[in-house]
Amino acid sequence: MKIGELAKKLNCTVETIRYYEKIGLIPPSVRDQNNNYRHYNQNHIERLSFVRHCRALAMSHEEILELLTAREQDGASCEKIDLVIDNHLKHVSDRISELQQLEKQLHTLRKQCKTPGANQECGIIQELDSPIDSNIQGLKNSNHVSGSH
Amino acid sequence: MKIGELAKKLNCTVETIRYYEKIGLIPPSVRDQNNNYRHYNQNHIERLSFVRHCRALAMSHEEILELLTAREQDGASCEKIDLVIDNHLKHVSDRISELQQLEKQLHTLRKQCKTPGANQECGIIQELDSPIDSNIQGLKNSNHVSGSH
DNA sequence: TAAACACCCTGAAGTGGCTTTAGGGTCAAG
DNA sequence: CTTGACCCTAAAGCCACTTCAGGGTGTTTA
Ligand SMILES: [Zn+2]
Ligand SMILES: [Zn+2]
Ligand SMILES: [Zn+2]
Ligand SMILES: [Zn+2]
Repeated sequence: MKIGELAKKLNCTVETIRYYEKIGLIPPSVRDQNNNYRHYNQNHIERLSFVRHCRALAMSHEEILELLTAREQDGASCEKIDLVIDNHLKHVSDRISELQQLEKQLHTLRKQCKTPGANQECGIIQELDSPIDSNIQGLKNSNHVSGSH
Repeated sequence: MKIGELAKKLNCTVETIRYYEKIGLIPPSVRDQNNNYRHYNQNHIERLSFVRHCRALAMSHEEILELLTAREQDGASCEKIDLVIDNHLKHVSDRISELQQLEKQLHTLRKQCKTPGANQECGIIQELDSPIDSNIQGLKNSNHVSGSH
């Protein structure tokens, strides 16, 4: 299978696949000796599918590598696998909590504009001009699940 | 006021302040002629405070610039300001919805591991090995509010 | 047979919002 | 007169890609 076909099958771009190969998230593809085109066998397809499945669940590359490593430990129990998922689930729910806090604060801010009028009197601007309320903490960027943009 | 003092006051790093100056999010600081140290007056402090306030609410630099521009349009009404907040509020609530979807899917996935045992039989791995369920869409990276990590 | 068009390749740079690193200069206290 | 806290710059690194520039290949159709 050529790269374009694989990309369609897995609903990603060819650039993404080449990028994964470059950083070693998937093994190197086999090249056509005539034209240097990449070719993929069932093994490649399954591995990439696994990776895309994990990415669709917003796991980081690091987490994915942990899963792939743990999976290949023959005979070991699946504790590590379960732990990766548990931790990642916490990443997601932590971020949800943060964003919900943010949502509240933005609602409050929005209500400061009682009746739209001149810029300078807008309650939103007045609020933003004032020092930051200690309730607002912003997003922690230690969490790999990203914010809202 | 020197940069370190300002950073403490606004609860950010000196590097962040220098970075904002570099990209033009805040105007250039005044320099001490002897040692080239940055110095800040009340104007600078207010502007940076406004920016940090917006960042704590997870607004993008672009959104902040829109607010700053709209604020300086003397006599204009505050419609633009309100719109920026409304749009950003939607960014945040859209991301919350996405992450809640994700959270559900991760819960479902986690339950696939009924009783921890050998890797290969772990329901989590089996699920991740199978094709992506069409219910899973992953995060849209068109939204500037980031994910969970 | 030649032009058009879809596909493939590479390497480098750009995205956002910073943080980190490397390599220095300045200043007050002990 | 040295220690340590502070300041400076330019460049690279972070993540997970995307975009760009420049070119090769392969099939179809006029
Ligand atoms: Zn995670
Ligand atoms: Zn208003
Ligand atoms: Zn926004
Ligand atoms: Zn398990």
